[in-house]
Amino acid sequence: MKVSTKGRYALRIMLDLAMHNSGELVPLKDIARRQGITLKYMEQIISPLSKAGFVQSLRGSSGGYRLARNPSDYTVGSILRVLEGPLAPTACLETEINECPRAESCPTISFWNGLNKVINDYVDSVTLEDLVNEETALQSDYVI
Amino acid sequence: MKVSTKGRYALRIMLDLAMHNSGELVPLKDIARRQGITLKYMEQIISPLSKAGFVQSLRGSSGGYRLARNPSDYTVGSILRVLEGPLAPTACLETEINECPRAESCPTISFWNGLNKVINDYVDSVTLEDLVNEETALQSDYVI
DNA sequence: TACTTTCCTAGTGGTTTTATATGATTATAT
DNA sequence: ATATAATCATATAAAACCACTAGGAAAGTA
Repeated sequence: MKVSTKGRYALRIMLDLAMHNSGELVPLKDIARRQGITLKYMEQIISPLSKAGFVQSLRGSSGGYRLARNPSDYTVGSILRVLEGPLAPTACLETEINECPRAESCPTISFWNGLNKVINDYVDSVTLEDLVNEETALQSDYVI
Repeated sequence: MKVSTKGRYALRIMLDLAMHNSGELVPLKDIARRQGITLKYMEQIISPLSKAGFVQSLRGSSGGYRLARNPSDYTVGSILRVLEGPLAPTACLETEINECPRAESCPTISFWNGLNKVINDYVDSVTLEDLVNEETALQSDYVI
């Protein structure tokens, strides 16, 4: 029942971009330095986010990444799903293909359905903007 | 973010015992047959449940297992945790040893804490008795 | 004793995770 | 044009984890 590092790092990358959301492009090298993750590993993580249209990119000198939308338009769940796939606690809930042949008579499936719902409802109730506000508060606490 | 087969099978074993909760000992062989899981694999799953005091056992002919308490006294969460360990979505929430050095300044930890809470609150809100009632209802539906 | 059932330990093939490394491609600045 | 700086694509690999399989010891019953 663990979220993988890819999912966690994706969230940190997106939050880093949200904290530097001036419209300027942010080179991945800078994010890597701030977050303490190697550039090469980050490339693997941001690539699916780029393909999913979550970030805009520009190559070349003074290139980099920036958010494609407002921080409030990203739920944490939507970010995690790009890297993790469905956040379902069992495979039988993921797709119809994976559906268990005994689903109709399964006495535990409604339990798993309920768990699936509370997980997804929660991760979709928090946006990147919420995390930005939290980080801003943390930083001002630090100054005090 | 998946619950392993051990956790899912543990739940099915406990539910099977709850459905046959007459006080009689139930041989694992019978559960294995009903659930379509090999005996040898089930032994590995019920062993931690036995050591945790969740089931009582007796060896030898006409031996077997039975629940140690009433079905209403087991939350699904308590059963899953025996096989899965803590149901925390990140390692840093599991133990103080795993705590991240940057926990104090981490802008995502409160998000993960919230996810941890909704997961554990939910799994502890459902008991084995609830699943027994569900299965009984399913079976009577089937008869109709 | 013969049989049944739990209990204990070890091994194994496969997949996933978590990276690291190398290099190619593309775009910008000068 | 050239150098620079970034994205993009693959390949590799150690380590951990998963999902079993297997053999036999111990303990209880008939």
